[in-house]
Amino acid sequence: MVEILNAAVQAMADDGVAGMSLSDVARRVGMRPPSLYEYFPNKMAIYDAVFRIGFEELNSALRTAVADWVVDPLSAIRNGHPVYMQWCIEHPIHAQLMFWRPVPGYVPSPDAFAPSIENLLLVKKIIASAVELGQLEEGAASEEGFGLYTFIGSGLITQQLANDPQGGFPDGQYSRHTSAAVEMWISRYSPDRSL
Amino acid sequence: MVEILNAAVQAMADDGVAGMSLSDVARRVGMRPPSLYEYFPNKMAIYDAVFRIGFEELNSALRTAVADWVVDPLSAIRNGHPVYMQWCIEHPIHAQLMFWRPVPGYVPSPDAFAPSIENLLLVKKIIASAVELGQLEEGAASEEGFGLYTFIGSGLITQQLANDPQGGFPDGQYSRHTSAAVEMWISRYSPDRSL
DNA sequence: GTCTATACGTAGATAGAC
DNA sequence: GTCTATCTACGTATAGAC
Repeated sequence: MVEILNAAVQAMADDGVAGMSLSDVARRVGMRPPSLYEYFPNKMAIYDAVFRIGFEELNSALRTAVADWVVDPLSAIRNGHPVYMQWCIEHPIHAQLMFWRPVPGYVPSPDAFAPSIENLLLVKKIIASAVELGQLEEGAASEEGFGLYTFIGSGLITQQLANDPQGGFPDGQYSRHTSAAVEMWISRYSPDRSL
Repeated sequence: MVEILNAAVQAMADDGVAGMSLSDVARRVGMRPPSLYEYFPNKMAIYDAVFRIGFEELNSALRTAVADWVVDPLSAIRNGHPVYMQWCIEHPIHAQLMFWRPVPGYVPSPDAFAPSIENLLLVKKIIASAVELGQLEEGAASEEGFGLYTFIGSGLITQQLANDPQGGFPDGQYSRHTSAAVEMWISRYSPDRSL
C-alpha cells in the first residue's frame, strides 16, 4: 500500500504526473499490474490517495510550525510560510497534483479534498487572529488580503517547480525569496508602516 | 496549419493539455491522422508551436499596452500587468503550457523559448527604467524585486486557472485582485512610502 | 493475494497508393 | 496532400487459475 504509493510518486517524477502508468508502478514494486487492483480500485484512486496524503502531511508540518499561533499569530505566519514552501518544494509531485490540475480527467474526491479545506481554514484563522490582536490591519483578513497571501505562495511554488525544478529549498532560484515575499505581504497590512 | 493548431488547443481544452491526441485533432479538422504529418513532424511539434505562438501573442499584447514605457515606466507596469493577466486567463491552454510543465516529455525547443526570454527582458528593462527615473527604489530592479514581481503574476494565474477555471478576467475569484497585487509590489519599492 | 492470459481500446508513426 | 492500411507499442482493466 505505502510502497505502491511511493512507487507511484517515483513513477510520476520520472514520466510526469500525467504520465504515470500502472505497469510502471507494478514493475517498481515487483508485482504484475493486476495485483495493484487489490489495493486500489483504479488508477484515479492512486492519484486521489497521493492528493489526500499530501495535504495531510502538509497540514501536519504546518501545525507543528505554527503551534503557538494563538499567542503570536504574526510570528506563526512568518514561521509557517517557509515550512509550507519547503514541504511543497521537497514534495514536487504532491505539490503539482495539489496545486495544479496536471491529470486529464482526475478531479479530487470530496474525501481527498477535506484536508485541503482544513488547510485553508487554519491559515484564515491565523490571519484573523493577527488582526484581532492588532498585529495586522483589518484588510489582511479580507478576501483581498487572503487572496494576496495565497498568490505569493502559489506563485513562488509554481515558479520554482516549473522553471528551476532542480533548485531546492532554501537555495532555489525562486524559493530563496520566500521571506521577502512574506514580508512584502505583511508590510502591506502592517499597522505601523511608518517604522 | 492554423486550423490544426486551433483544433489542437480545443482538444487540449476538452481532454487536458497532456491528453491531446492526434486522432482527436485530425477528426476536428476533418482529416485522417497521417495527414497531420504533412504539417508537423510529430506530436511534440504541435506543443512547441502552441508554446511559441502563445508567447508571441502575449508579447504583442504587452508591447501595445506599454507602448510609452520609456516616458513613464511605472504607469507601464500598472497598465501592462492587467493586460498580461487578461491574456493568460483568456488563453488558459496556452498559459498552462507556457507557465507549467503539464506534458510529460515535452521540453520547449530553443526556438520556441526565444520569445519567452524576450518577454522577460522587456519586463526587466521597464523595471530598470522606473528605477532610473526615481519612480521605484533600487531594490525593484534587483533579483529579489524581479522575483517578487514574477511571483504575483504566476501565483495569480495559477490560482485562477487551477481553482476557478470558469472565472474569467477581471471578475474571477482570483483575477479580481490583479490591481491590488501589483500595488502591493509597487508600494514595497516605492520611494515615497510615507505618502 | 498474486499470478497468467487476455480483452479491448488507443496511441504515435510509417509505407505506399492515388 | 490526402488517403487506406498497417505496424508496433502500450495503456487500463477483468476473468479465472493457483
